[in-house]
Amino acid sequence: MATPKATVSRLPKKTKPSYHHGDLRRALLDATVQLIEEQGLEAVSVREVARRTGVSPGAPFRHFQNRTALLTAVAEVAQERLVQAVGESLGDAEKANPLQKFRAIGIGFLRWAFTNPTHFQVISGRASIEFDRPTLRDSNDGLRATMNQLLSAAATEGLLRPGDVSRYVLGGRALVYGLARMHIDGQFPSWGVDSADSLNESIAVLDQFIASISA
Amino acid sequence: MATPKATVSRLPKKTKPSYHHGDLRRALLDATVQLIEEQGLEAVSVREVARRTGVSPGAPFRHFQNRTALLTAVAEVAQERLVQAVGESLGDAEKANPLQKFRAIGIGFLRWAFTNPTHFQVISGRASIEFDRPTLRDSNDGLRATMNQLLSAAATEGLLRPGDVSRYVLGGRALVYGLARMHIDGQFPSWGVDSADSLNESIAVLDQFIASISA
DNA sequence: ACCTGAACACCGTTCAAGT
DNA sequence: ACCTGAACACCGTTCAAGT
Repeated sequence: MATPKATVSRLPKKTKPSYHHGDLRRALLDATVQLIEEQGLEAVSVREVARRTGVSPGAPFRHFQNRTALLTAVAEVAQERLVQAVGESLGDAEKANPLQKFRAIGIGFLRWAFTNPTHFQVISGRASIEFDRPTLRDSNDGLRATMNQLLSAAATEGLLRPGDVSRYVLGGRALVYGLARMHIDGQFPSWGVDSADSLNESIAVLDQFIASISA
Repeated sequence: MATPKATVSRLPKKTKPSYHHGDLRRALLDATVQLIEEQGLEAVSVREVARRTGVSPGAPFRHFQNRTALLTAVAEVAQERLVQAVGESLGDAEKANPLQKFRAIGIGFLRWAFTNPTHFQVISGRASIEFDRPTLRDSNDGLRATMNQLLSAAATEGLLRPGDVSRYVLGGRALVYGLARMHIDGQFPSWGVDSADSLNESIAVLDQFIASISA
C-alpha cells in the first residue's frame, strides 16, 4: 500500500472541492452571501444556491430547515463579525475616556456596516430572519449594556451633557443604525451626499452628535 | 323605458363590487396593503392580490407592469401620506421658532411611521421598489430643503449650537429614520423599551437630541 | 378596452430511492 | 450519513381568446 496521505493531504483535512462529504453547510453559506452580493437579498433562492454549489435542489434542506434558516445562519455569522469589529474598535480606544469609547463603538459599527453592506443588510432585514435566536439576542444585549455603562461613566466623570443616559444610548444607536440603513438603501445621494463619501460623512455626523452630547 | 338611474345610483358613480369595469387599480392597491398588514411585505404575491380582488392571475398586469411596479405604486401613495402628515405637523407649529418647526417635522415623521408601520415599511424597503420615480424623489428633496432652511434660520437666530447645519439635518433624519426602522424591525424590546411605549420613547429621544443641538 | 385561462419557466419543500 | 431526482403546490409573467 502506498501511503496516500503524503500525496493527498497538503491541506489540514479537506483537499478537494467535493462538498459531497462534509462542508456543504459552509459552501451553501458562502454561495448565499455571494448571491446576495450579486443580486440582492430578494434574489436568494435555495435552488439557485444549490445550483451554484453543485448539489441537487433538495440537498440544502439537509443542513437548513428552510430558506429563512439559511438566511438566519448568514445573519448569525454577520452578527458575530459585527460584534468583533465593534470590539476591535473599542479595543483601539483602550486608554480613551468613556465618551470616546462610546464614540469608538459607533465608529466601529459604521465602518463595518459600510464595508460589509451585504452582511449588514442581512442583519438588519428582520423580515427574512428569525431574530429570536440566542446568539443574535445575547450579543445585542451585551453591546447595549456596554454602551450604557460607558455613558454612565461619562456622566459620572462630568463628560456628558445633562440628560437621560439611556436615551442618549438609544439615540446614538438609532443614529448609526439609521445612517447605515440609509447607505444600504441608497439614500445618501438624495440627501446630497456622494456615495463615495458616505462613510466619512456619516462619521462626521456621529462626531457632531458626540460633540453635542458632551458637557 | 324605466329610468334605471333612480334604482341603481345610490352612490355617486360606482355602486356594485364589480372591479370588472374601472377601479381595479385601486382595489389591487388596497388588497396589497391589506396583505402586507396581514402577512408582511415578503408575502405579497401578485396572484394572491388578484385572488383577493376576485380577478384572474393575469389581470393585475394590465395595471402594473410587474410586482415591483405594484409595490412602487403603494410606496407612492405612502410617501404622499407621509409628506402630508409631516406637513400637517409642521402646520401645527406655525408660530413656533425654526428649531421647534424642525422638531415638528421629526415628530410628524415619527408619529406617521409608528401609526402606519405598513406604509412606512414599504417606503423604506428600497429593495422591492423602484425609488427613482420623480414623485418619490421630489417630495424627498422638498423635505430636505425645508429642514435645511429651518436649521439655517435657527442658526441665524442664535438658537442652534455651533456646527455644520447640513450634518445636523442629516443626523436628525438618520435619527428618526433609525428609530422608525428599529420599530418596524421589532428592535425596541431588545433595547429595553416596551413596544407600547416605543413612540413616546422615540419622541423623548428626539427631544433630547433637539435639546442637545440647541444653543 | 379590459379580463380570462392556459401556458411556461421558475420556486420552496418533501421524500423515496440511491451511494 | 448524506445526496439525488421526481413530485407537489406554489409564483411571476405572457398572450391568445373571449366579452
